[in-house]
Amino acid sequence: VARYGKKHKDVTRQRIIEAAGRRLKRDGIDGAGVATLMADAGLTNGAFYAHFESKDDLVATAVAAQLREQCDHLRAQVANRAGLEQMVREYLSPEHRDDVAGGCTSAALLDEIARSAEATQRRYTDSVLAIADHLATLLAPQDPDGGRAQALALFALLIGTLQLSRALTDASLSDAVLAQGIENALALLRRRRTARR
Amino acid sequence: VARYGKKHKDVTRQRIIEAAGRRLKRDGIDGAGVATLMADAGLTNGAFYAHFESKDDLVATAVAAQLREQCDHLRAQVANRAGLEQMVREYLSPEHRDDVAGGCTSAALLDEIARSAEATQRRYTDSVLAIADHLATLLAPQDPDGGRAQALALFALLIGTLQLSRALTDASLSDAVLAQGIENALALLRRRRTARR
DNA sequence: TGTACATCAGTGAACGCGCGTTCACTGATGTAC
DNA sequence: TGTACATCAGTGAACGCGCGTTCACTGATGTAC
Repeated sequence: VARYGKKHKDVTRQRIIEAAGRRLKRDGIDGAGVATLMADAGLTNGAFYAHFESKDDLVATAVAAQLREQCDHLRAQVANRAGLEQMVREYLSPEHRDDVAGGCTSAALLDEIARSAEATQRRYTDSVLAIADHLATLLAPQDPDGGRAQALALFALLIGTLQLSRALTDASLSDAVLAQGIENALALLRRRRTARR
Repeated sequence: VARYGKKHKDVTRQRIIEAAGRRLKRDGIDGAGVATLMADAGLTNGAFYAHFESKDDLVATAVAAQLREQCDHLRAQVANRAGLEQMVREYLSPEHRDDVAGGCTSAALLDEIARSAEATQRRYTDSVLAIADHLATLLAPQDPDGGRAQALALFALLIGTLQLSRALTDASLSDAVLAQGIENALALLRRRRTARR
């Protein structure tokens, strides 16, 4: 004698998580309230605790979901060196800079994640490692640990550059930082390749 | 018929700004309340508005003060290439990673600054440019604009790497990211030097 | 030199507000008959 | 096939709390006499 289709609640939960991904990136973790997060999903605040244990729980879940999506996107785009260079150019594009809500979660929230509950940090670490390990096979096929560190360091460059470009109020300066970031990222990738041969 | 020494209030104001620098970096901008900020300076919340127009005003002032201090420190340390390399190694050290309150303001707050009031962002931009311009003369003496972008892109790498190392829960992985970040930063500096000659 | 006083940096209670969280209730829906 | 019902996803008001901000007041201090 069950009620509502079995998947109904799961669908709603996914809708909340998806909307929260955008809202958290836009307003920050502290800046996004539970009532707003639920309104974004077309619900009221009261239903929240039927889906999540706490706001921290949703934050950790939403961050992990965002990174999983980013990982899938990366797997599809980056199959070789050309794809990797393409990714760097898109990541450090003015379009990505101007689309905080739809963009990279790390760039929008990394320093807030570093201040978050340890459970959130652990899920973030796991998720970011999944991304790094995919790139590691491209960067250093014979050295998984080294490739992992190289991939993470490349991410760090991309994240820091995008964040800085977003904080600068001078538009042409912001553009110049993005351009220099692309040049630096590609230089590091080339260096890697040369060193291997 | 004035009262209290002329400098008394200025001294107190500087004490609030100094303490706020540490507290904001530790707890985040949204995470640090006015009452806490004042308690850190040995005062109560009521006195706050005799010193600042608003919390935003203090935040913008404290961020600018922190960066001015960082700029002074940089001017003293980085007079040549050796000083620059030394700075990179110290910036990406485990000690800096573990000292958020005493460390780099950009690494602690950059994505929150990017979401802050425009006045805060403008003061941040001005302050960070003062730092970049000092490095620019070292990186590319004959090309101020290019040197500025290079300096900012180097900062971005340092900031992103420190932030990522702080968010990862795996200690040895965090260390590896710092080490790889140093290697990448130094490689870019060497490349720069070689290209010029 | 000693005292009365004007100044104003700082106090601490109070303001309205939005936060995260709880809970008694509603009402649309799939099932049983 | 049509109706009565049990289920439970979702509602919306309320909870205590801490936020940023305001304000009437206090009391230590430099000055005037």
